[in-house]
Amino acid sequence: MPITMRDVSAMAGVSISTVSHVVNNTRAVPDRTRQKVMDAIHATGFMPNTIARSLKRAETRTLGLAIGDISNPYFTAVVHPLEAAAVKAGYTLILTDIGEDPDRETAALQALIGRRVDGLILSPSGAGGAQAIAHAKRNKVPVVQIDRIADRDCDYVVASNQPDMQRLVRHLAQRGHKRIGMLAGLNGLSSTQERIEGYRLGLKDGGIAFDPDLMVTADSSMAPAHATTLKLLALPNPPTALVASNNLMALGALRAIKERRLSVPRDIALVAFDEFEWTDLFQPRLTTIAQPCQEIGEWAVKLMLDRLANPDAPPRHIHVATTLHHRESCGCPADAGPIA
Amino acid sequence: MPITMRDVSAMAGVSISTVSHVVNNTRAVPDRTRQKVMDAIHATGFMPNTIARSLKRAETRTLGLAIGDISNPYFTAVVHPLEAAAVKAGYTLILTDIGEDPDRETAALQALIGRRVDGLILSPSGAGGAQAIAHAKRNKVPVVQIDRIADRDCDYVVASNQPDMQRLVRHLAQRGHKRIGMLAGLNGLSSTQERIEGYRLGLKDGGIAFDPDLMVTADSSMAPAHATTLKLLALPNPPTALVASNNLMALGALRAIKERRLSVPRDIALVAFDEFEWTDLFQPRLTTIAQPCQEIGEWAVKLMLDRLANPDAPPRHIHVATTLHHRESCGCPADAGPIA
DNA sequence: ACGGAAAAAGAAAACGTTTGCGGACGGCGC
DNA sequence: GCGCCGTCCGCAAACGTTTTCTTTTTCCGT
Repeated sequence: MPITMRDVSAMAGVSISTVSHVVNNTRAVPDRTRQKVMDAIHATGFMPNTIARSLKRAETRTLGLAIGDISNPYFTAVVHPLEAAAVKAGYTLILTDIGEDPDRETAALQALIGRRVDGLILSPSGAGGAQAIAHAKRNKVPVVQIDRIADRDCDYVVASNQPDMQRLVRHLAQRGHKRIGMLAGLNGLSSTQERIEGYRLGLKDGGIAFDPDLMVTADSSMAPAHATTLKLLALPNPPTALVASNNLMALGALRAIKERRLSVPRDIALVAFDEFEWTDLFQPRLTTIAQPCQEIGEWAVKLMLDRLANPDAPPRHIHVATTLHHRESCGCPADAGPIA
Repeated sequence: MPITMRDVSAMAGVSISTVSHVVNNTRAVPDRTRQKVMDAIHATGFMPNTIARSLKRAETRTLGLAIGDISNPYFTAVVHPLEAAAVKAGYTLILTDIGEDPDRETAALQALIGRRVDGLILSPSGAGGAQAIAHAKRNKVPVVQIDRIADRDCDYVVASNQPDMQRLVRHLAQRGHKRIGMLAGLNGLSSTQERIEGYRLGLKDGGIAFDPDLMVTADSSMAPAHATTLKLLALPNPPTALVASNNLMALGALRAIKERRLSVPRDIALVAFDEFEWTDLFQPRLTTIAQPCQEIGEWAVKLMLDRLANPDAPPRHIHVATTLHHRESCGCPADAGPIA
């Protein structure tokens, strides 16, 4: 039996409407009356029932956040500022982890839409992403995509994957590497595709022919990266440098390399897309491309707020710039300057 | 103008009640009628309005999750399985990050309670935790505490901090260390207190007197740990071993040690409470106490479900066992056996 | 063919707000 | 003293369900 406006109104000797108007500051109420209401509110410990309010107002001030994997530090680095921005704007987040699985993605989005979230921020899976977004659109729930794109006719904020990866690979080529391996991400993700494209362009810049044997998919995660790296290393003519298309795969690769008792960068160079906060504690320090996670999170809610304010505006596409951290795992000395 | 049961009932040529009963399987409906309703549901793309349902049923099937810091890998390791368990039980999670700040904690809990979550899973802050929990109790929202305890008359699941820390410190003592430094966590957290207690008992076991100069608080986070470690190292008679009371502080310490160009464990031993998934990639590999994060997450929702089913049962207290990972940062060889 | 039980399904009252509409009251100008 | 305007505030109808209670229909035994 929680306290309702009814109880407050009774205690204050006013009508329910007046209580509501005091609570929401939605029409002028003389100080004396307002004070009575306030007193009653404090005396009873009344808290407005957000559920009832949402029902009436047909909005929940709630955002659904569906991401690939909370235990991936990249995502948490995005979620953190994203949550802060959402709260600042008066929204709360409903979190779901779709585990990069199209079925769970569909189910999760259904649940979120059923809960009548005002908007959906989503890192769409490869397979079902477009369909899931279509579903949301059908229900008039605005969607902002992060990290990757499943529907180009929809807001998104992503990194400039292709040119950055290109730059990174070109750097390896410039250091003389001829056999550069690539651990590619989950199939079907736009980010995977773009980074592969960057890899190929980087090779081209370096005058290296693309060798399909050196590009293997490692599903964006650690264990497969570990396994495929072992395979690459066992090749008769193994790569002399390795590019991991995300953070987790870099770790898998590093683990495999250590197991083989090889040394980075002496025996093999290793660079990666995505940064770790504590990369400097790894041995060796990894040369990486860092995404501006805070910026991504903040853009995501900004796009969403704008969209909410203006549902029919044309879709907006944000490409955030990454920064290249030049460390030693590419074989350069610690104090080498920035990469061309 | 979303689709309501009204629309479905009109299309199916039945009453709203019948639609509701079909949707919820809440009374016998002959196959023919059921089919008509189902067809109408699919034709319209109807999705029940969870808000309205929640209002009527006075339950939201939603759990509030308020944790200290999403970007702390310990918390995400707990959140991940916790989310999975919640979803499996038909609940969704509302996530808030209270940033270890009592004010934000209060505000966040207010918001969650206002949203009428069915339960609250919380890692209470030191200062305001007890008060916040009292607030929730007043509103009859069940609370499960994780990681630390602010109200002992309330469910919780925590690690066996004190004996584990004691074991770890004793191990250092047994290896001959006489000056063992301690980076303590945020003031006021029960976990901080318990780990300090373990530290003192460990010293005692090793026949070492407690030296207040060697125990410094580092606020459970990286930057302060970095700073205080530098100070410890600058002592005229610096510690020969260091115990970090959580993961982030271990990283801060490691960074400081590297900056001073000291080597672990040759110049100073370093051990830590909390594990990293990729500890094996650090140099050196850290000897740590690993909390069973999955178990913690699962226990948290189990406690909550039980509590929901049985609000007046006596509070339950779960202490989960940690495992000690014996690696090289304590100065032992890689293949040393388990710690006594 | 009829009574009556069982089966099927509808009507309507909640749930706790928000909000449009309009009533009561007082003061002011004429 | 009358009409009018402004201020303050209450009434009641939504919002989309769930659920109790009731009504209608079906179907069976006799």
